[in-house]
Amino acid sequence: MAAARVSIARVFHALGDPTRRAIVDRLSEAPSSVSRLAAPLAITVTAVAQHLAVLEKSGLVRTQKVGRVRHCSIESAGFDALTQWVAEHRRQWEHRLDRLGEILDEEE
Amino acid sequence: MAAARVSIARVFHALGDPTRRAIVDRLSEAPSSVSRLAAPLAITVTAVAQHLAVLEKSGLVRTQKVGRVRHCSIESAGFDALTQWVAEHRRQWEHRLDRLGEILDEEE
DNA sequence: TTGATACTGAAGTACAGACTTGAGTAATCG
DNA sequence: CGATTACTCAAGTCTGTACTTCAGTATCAA
Repeated sequence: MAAARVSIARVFHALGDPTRRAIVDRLSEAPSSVSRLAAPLAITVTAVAQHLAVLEKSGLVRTQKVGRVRHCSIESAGFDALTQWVAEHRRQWEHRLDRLGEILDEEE
Repeated sequence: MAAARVSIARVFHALGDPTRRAIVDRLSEAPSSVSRLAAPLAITVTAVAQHLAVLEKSGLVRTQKVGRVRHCSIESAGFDALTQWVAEHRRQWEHRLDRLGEILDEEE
C-alpha cells in the first residue's frame, strides 16, 4: 500500500503546523493551485510552496505541474498512515485505560 | 468531554517527535516513572521530564507525583482529539478522493 | 541524621524550521 | 515579439525546540 512508504513521523510533523493544516483543509474542499492557496494566507507564495513540499513528502498532498501552474490535491497515503497509527494504538490504549486503576494499585 | 479542551495542534506537535512517540508507546504498555522512562533513551532525565510536560499539555499523558516519584500514564483526551480529527476528515477526504478525477477534468 | 534517589528549575547551546527577499525560468497572453 | 503570470531557487534571518549542565529540593531508606 502507499501508506507503507509514508513515515508517520512526517505525517505528524506536517500536521503540527497550523498553516499546513489550513492547506490540507482547503485541499479537502477542492484542488487548488499554489497561488490560490497562498491568497488568503498572510504569507508569500514561496512559503506556501515550501509547506507544500513538506505535505508532499508526508504523503498528505499530491502535486502535479501542468504548464506553469502546479495543481495540488489531497493524497490518501499520509491519511492512511495516520488512520493506521490511530487504529493500532487504539486497542492498546483502550485496554490500558480500562485497567488503569487496577494497574496503579498493583504498582509499588 | 476532555477532548474538547485539547488542541489538535498540540497533539500533532507532541507526536511529531520520535522520542515522545517512544514514550507514548512505552506508556501504552505500562505506566512508568520518569527515570524508568529515561533509562533506555540516550537522553537525560531532565529532557524526558520536558517531553512529559509537552505530552501532558497535549492531553496524551497524565502524571501524578507520589512521594518523590512521578507516575506517568496514558490519558485519553489527546487520543480522543486525534481520533475525532481523523474521523472528521475521513468523510471529506474519501468523498474528495472518489471524485478527484472528475474534479480535475472540470477544473480549468 | 546521613546519604542516596527522584525529580525540578534556571540558564545556556545548537540546530531545525518558518519565513523573507531577490533573482531567475518557463508558460501564456496580447 | 514583449509583458505578465506562476512558480522556483538560493540565501539569509529569526524564532522555537531539543538538549545539556549544574544547582537545587523533597523523599525515602538505613
